[in-house]
Amino acid sequence: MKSNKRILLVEDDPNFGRILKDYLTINNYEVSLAVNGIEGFEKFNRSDFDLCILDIMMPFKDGLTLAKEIREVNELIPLIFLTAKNLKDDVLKGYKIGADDYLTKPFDSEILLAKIKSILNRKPNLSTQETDEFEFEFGQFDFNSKLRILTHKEGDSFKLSPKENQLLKMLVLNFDDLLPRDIALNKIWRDANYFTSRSMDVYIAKLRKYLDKDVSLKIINVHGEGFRLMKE
Amino acid sequence: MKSNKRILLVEDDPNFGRILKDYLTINNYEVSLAVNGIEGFEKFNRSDFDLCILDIMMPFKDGLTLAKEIREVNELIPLIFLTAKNLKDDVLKGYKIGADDYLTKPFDSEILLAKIKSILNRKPNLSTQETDEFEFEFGQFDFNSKLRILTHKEGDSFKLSPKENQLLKMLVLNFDDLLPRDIALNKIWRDANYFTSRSMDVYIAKLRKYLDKDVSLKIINVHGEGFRLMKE
DNA sequence: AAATTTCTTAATGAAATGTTAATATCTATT
DNA sequence: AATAGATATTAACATTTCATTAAGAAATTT
Repeated sequence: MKSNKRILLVEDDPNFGRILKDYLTINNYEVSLAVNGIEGFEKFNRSDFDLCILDIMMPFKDGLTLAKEIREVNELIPLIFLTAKNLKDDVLKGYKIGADDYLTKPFDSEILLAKIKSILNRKPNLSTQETDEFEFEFGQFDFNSKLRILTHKEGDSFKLSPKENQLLKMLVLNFDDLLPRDIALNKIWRDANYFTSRSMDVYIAKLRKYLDKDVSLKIINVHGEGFRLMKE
Repeated sequence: MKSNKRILLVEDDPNFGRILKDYLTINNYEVSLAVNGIEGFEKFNRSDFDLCILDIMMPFKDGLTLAKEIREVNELIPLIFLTAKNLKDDVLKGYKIGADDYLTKPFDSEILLAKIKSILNRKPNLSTQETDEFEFEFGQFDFNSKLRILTHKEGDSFKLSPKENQLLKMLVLNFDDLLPRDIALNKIWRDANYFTSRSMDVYIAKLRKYLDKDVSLKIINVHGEGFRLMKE
């Protein structure tokens, strides 16, 4: 199963945080752990999460304050609060900010998991690729990056593998311009080293084979820099 | 100001039910009270509600069974369960059916109110899957998803099982477009894991067998992404 | 010419999917 | 509660897709 959901967990108790993170990781979530509200907000801004789990009682910046800041930036992301005691006031404040749920510590981990699933299942991916462009036209080709199909106007059409697809999309988005090698590597392969670089070369070769159908299109190499998809 | 939300409350304890109904009424909800699962289901079918609150422990027909029946008719309406004891198993079953939340009796009425607000205020889903339509035409088929009948225009017709029916409906609603695996799994199977995924593959095979009657229709796989129902 | 980078094909193993059959679960009726 | 029939899940095995790595040739830079 791919497309793991990403969870931001903000919890000041390092032991508990660690255990919870591991538990969620085992259950196929990608978890980022922050140990206080300040770090939590920084992490939140640095990448895309699908859900936040916030401890309320924390030093420096408590969970409610953090939640308010997060809501200012993103009004849709689901929030789950953890409260040490069953502090009714905190719970009510949480809901006012727009919490989706809260749990009183100690809580049952299976139930947390059920809640997470329930919440994530009812939120369709608004933020993901749905909104992104996925239909392109270049040379004699139509390219649908959602269906991963590259169609030559004379009739031939190719099914692209995920990596072929991503790479072609980046090339097309930078049409006639340089696509730096390390940019593509970090985005598609999540790492830039000798091996991923070799792998990328293999994929460039594959794409070239497809593009042969239109002799005016070329992927040229800029030695030591990257590649450039161009016409003529 | 007549946009009051309508709540179906199913609770067998008449005293408690009465009190809760009054409390919600005071807070501007229009509440319909049923004293058991059977009456609850009748009331549900007779009018449109925005939310259901179901007691789990009830004579004749318990809350979980009722929830299942409601879900068959309406897959979107939010469900909140009330459990007398904190029966973990019941809670987990509830989430599996598609509960939005649960509360353990005795609970704080203000918190219930906050939960209700939180659930009802949730941004409405704008997914393509939401529709009341139940009659479709595609290829050489007529498909009635309410009666679960797929009819080939030459005469053959198939009775579909609930899961076959749901899956075909989602494919048809996304005709010629990708139906992402995760979306279908979370909607139909309420969970996305290895086993539900295999189960879905089995159902795709079944549907393909039906669709064989029209050779121009195909369900093709987009490796790692999902399926696409298309013509030609 | 030596070193580095790129090009291309092919081999490998892992993961996802296709399909049928065997169990398990559910539901309605006796 | 017992049974049959429908439905759903799991198992098993086949097939396909895919990413990576290796390996040698070619191109580019120094």
